[in-house]
Amino acid sequence: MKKKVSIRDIARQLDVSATAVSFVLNGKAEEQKISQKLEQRILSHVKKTGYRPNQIAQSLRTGKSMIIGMLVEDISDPFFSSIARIVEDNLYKKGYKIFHSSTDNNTEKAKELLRIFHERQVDGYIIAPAPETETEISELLQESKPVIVFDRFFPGVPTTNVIVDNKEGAYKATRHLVENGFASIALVTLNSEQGQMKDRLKGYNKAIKEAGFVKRCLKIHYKTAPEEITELVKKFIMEDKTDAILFATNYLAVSGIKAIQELGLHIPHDIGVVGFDDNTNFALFSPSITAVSQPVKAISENVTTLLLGLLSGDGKLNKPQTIILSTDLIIRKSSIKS
Amino acid sequence: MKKKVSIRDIARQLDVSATAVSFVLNGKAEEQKISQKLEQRILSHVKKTGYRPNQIAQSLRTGKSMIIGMLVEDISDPFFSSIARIVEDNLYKKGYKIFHSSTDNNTEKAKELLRIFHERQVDGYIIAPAPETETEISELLQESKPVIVFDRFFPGVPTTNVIVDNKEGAYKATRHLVENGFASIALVTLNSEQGQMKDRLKGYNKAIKEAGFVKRCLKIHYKTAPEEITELVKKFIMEDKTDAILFATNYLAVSGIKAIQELGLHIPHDIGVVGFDDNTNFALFSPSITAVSQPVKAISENVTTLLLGLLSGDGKLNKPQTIILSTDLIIRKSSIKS
DNA sequence: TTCTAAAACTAAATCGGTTTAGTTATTTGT
DNA sequence: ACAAATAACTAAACCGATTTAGTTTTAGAA
Repeated sequence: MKKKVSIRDIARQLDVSATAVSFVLNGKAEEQKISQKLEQRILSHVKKTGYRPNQIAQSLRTGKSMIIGMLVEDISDPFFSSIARIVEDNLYKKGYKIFHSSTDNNTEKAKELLRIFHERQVDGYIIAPAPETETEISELLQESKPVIVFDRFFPGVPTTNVIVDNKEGAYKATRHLVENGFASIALVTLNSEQGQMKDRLKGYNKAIKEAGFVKRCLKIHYKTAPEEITELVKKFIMEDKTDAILFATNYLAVSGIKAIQELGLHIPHDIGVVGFDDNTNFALFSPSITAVSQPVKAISENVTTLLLGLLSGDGKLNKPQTIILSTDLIIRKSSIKS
Repeated sequence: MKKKVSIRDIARQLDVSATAVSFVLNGKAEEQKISQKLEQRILSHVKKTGYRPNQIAQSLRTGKSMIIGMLVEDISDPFFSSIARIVEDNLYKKGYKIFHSSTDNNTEKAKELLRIFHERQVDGYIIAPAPETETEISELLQESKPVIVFDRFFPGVPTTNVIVDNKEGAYKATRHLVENGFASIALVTLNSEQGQMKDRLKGYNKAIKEAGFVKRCLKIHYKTAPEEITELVKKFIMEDKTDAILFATNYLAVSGIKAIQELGLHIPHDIGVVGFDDNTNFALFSPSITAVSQPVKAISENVTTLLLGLLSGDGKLNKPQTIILSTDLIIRKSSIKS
């Protein structure tokens, strides 16, 4: 069992007040007229003993926790985990720690997690919001908590947002399929009211309309299991003629490609494929998969910078803004008819 | 700006003591002889106002934080993120929250993170240890903190461990290649002293020796960037004849397969491939990739159960143990000469 | 020499809970 | 009827920091 040493223990050992120790450790020695002699004495003793203040007590007193709460849909999704990773590294350098949790896009779970974050007194929030959590997010704003929303956002809520141009991304992808000679181009997406999904649908619709083709969509419920998605896509492909598919998310693409393979169809000869949101492994697929790549790095950098801004500023000056980043269409073999 | 209500505010509103409110909220009403009448009065008022105790204050007083610190190598690696995900969900049900961070297998970073966890007074630890962190982990044990170590462990440190049978996994994989007619079978691994890597090497060596073949290893430094890994593997393949490769980790396999593709070699005709640690996408690669699959679910369940045991027990009764789970060889096309 | 201002340091309040050690009112036992 | 036991409740200490409001010492000015 180890004895925990408190600031008072340190003070006692040096025969000074805890106040002096606190001032010195918080860099307020000069400001508080602590003599250099004493400052050095305290500093060297603290270094020697390896004393570190109890952060819980610190948080209680100051109201700051130096913890940022991050809420994503699923931390095991590569898109979210890589953003989480970069943001974590960046904020870590500034002394912040990240607390992240997955919502599964479940409204109730998301609300619960936001409450927990609140109770833990996190200093700021990074949120990829679950559906119908406008109220909770608005409340955070009213308490003037630093909040950054990313990947998707609620147009009615004046948050600072970082998103990609989903409409343009889907448009570019669909146009690319059109230009490569595909004619019955379908979209496989989620039946979701979330902004990013609606925009991807819009981009697809726009390109299809311009080409004079017919829209064809499969909307899948977001709770559907991977194997079931594969079955649904199989059925969808066989139902009507389809010579190309744009998948609106990473995991839809993975399950969908499995469906295509199981049907014995050949990509891109029988059916062209483009995924939204690139996957490290798409380059290694059979054949390699064309994808709309989201600028993960840029998203992360923006999220970090904006959050740090809100954390340092007095919170009132920063007016809400929406950063829209462009996507890159990474053309690989799956969308090029040989 | 929102007023934060404290337990004393609640007490005042009801004209009772904070003590009574605290007892009731902590389910100690009966034990502390609080009348049912008062208990109900407090309960209903708390429900009405939505009061929730400040967890920071709670932690300070009780020394418990209800937070578990989880240290993995890289949260964006699918193996770790899926374990993190399952463990998170399980512990969440018991009221615990997980705090996870990536060490990058960097000794210094890992030490620093352990210190931060300590300062934050986490109640327990789940660790995939970085090299040379024995001392720090031993210290946790001395303070009788609940610690579960997984994926790899230090034989000299009496922790509770959950690992897979790496030697057997690598052995099975190598034998499988032998049985399928490959003769110059190489291992691409990390030049790491970590147990799990040494065991994979042992399993490979055993199978090669039994077959009477010659060992051939490429050991890559763990900090090497993906593109560089690809280059190293290319060079390695061209250097000497190689008709099959066992990759010792997921990401080595991904970079290595890219190398094979860039050399224009055909899997499995020119070169057979097996990966250690399956990847959701291996089934979709060109061709599908045979892999040693780690029982992610079982690992997670064991980690959770053991940790909860340590957390509830008095900590002294639970003697250290090592759970060894078997791997599954998932045979796909990359290792079968047509 | 005496008074004032600045320098150097500290006691005590505070954050918001939990817990110990009581206090007061009501029963119970004899 | 009176002491002892129990029920019902609470004041105050405590966790470990920060910060406010002082206090004491020293230096400089008049």
